[in-house]
Amino acid sequence: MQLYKNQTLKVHNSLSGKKEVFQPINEGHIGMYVCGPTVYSNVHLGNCRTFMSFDMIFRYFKHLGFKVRYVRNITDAGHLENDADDGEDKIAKKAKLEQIEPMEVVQRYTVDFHNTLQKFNFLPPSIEPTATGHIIEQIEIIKEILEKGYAYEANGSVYFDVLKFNESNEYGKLSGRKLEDMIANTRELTAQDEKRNPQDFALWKKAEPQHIMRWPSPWGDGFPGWHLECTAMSTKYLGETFDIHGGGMDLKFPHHECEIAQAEASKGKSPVKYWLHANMLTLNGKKMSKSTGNNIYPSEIFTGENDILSKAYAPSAVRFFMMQAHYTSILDLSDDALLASEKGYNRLMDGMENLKNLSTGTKSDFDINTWRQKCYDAMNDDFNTPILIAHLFDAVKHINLIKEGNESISEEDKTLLLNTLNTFVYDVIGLENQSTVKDDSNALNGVMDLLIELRNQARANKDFATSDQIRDKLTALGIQLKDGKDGTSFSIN
RNA sequence: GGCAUCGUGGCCGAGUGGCUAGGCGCAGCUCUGCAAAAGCUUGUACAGCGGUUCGAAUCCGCUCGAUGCCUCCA
Repeated sequence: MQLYKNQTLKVHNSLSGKKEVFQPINEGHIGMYVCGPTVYSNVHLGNCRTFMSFDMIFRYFKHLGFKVRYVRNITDAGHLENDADDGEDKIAKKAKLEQIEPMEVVQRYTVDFHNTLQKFNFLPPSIEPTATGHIIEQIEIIKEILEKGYAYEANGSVYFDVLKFNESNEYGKLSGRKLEDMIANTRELTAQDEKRNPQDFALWKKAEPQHIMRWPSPWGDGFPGWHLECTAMSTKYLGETFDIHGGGMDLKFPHHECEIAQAEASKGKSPVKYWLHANMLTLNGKKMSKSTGNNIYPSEIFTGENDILSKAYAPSAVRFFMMQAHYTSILDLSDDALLASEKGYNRLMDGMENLKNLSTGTKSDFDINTWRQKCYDAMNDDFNTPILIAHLFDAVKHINLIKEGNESISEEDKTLLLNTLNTFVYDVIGLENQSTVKDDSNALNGVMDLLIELRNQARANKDFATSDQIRDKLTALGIQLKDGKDGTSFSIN
């Protein structure tokens, strides 16, 4: 189903700073590249938010019927601690610290990354390439840039010549910076610095003898610069110009700026049609960060073992929390906000359950087709999931009204409503129904049925002392009884 | 200091020239033996000061405040 033919999608392009009508380079096909994690530590929730935003975007594209090639890399080499000459590779540093092989570090945290994303119900990308798997491609690009005269070699390292590049191109166009301003605001080079200018960045770094991660190159043993891997891998799998490049807002400068420079210098054309940037998740009003320790790990949220939150939250509740904010807005994590989202999430899930059991009538008081298009309109407007969710709640409200007998719905509309909700809630937003704790233990269910039966017998006999005793003791155990019209059910907290 | 983004009702969070976003909480009601749960109903807020306009939270200017980037981070 090529739904995209009937929908006009707009995306916020960071390059122009405007919302633009999205038109893929090749009709019906989308190439999307997203900067993945540097696997030198566990992913924290802030990292997850960015990837989740693009997971949602990937999901929506697929739903619209586009053939999407989604490339998300793993940075397993080349990401330096800082830009100084003594800058150390993050992976290598961690390996030294833990006294293990660099590739053990990479393996450990790649596995953690995948496990975490799986809990959040991510779809796997089409290709997940690694930097170390593309050293040859990176070297080839360096050669091209050298040939074009936009880079220079110094003592076994190769640097990108930003000043030279800026003579014919515009360095800083993505982040809204002017090279002159940057020059005026940067520190002076030290005498031993190999770079010609402070703005220059490394394409290839010479490996000192003690350096473990090293590859041979025309300039001697060394390792690639961080910005280069994304250029190499995106070009290889998506071509010299592709549709969408995504990543966290914090990568806009210098990382993405450098990617543009590398691609323009080597291929002579701008690599990306639409730049999409996901905004930061903050904690206590500050950006989550690995280096400052202001962060929380997903596992700490799922187990409740942390100092910030009052309870544990299910992955889907957290996902719902994030989807209630627009991906380009800063979102602050707090217990109050998460608590509110969890309740909203449960309300949505209950609505979905109620819909299944709804009895149908001859007419509908709820215009499903109009409502359905509103859902698409929300997503078509730069993936506005908060608006979409508002519409989903509108549907829940009608479902409840129908359930209470105050409105009716036709069989045909019920099916359409169910399909649409399933599409947006499960396929696009990527939620899972985790609100009802499905305990497979038949023994527990049997015991609970027995207790509920005994309590209801006591209630029928007006023996409220006994019935309340059962209820209160179960509450103390964290089991809540819910008396409804159709009998009593229970949930475990 | 430079560049950028943003300041919305008790909280979270959309919107962006005139029309109730939504969720949570609070309150009222329904249901209930009572409660919980569930459902329904209810909120005219947009940092401050000026300006443009018939009309601005939405555009412009200034002030104040917050955050991000400028050295690693999604």
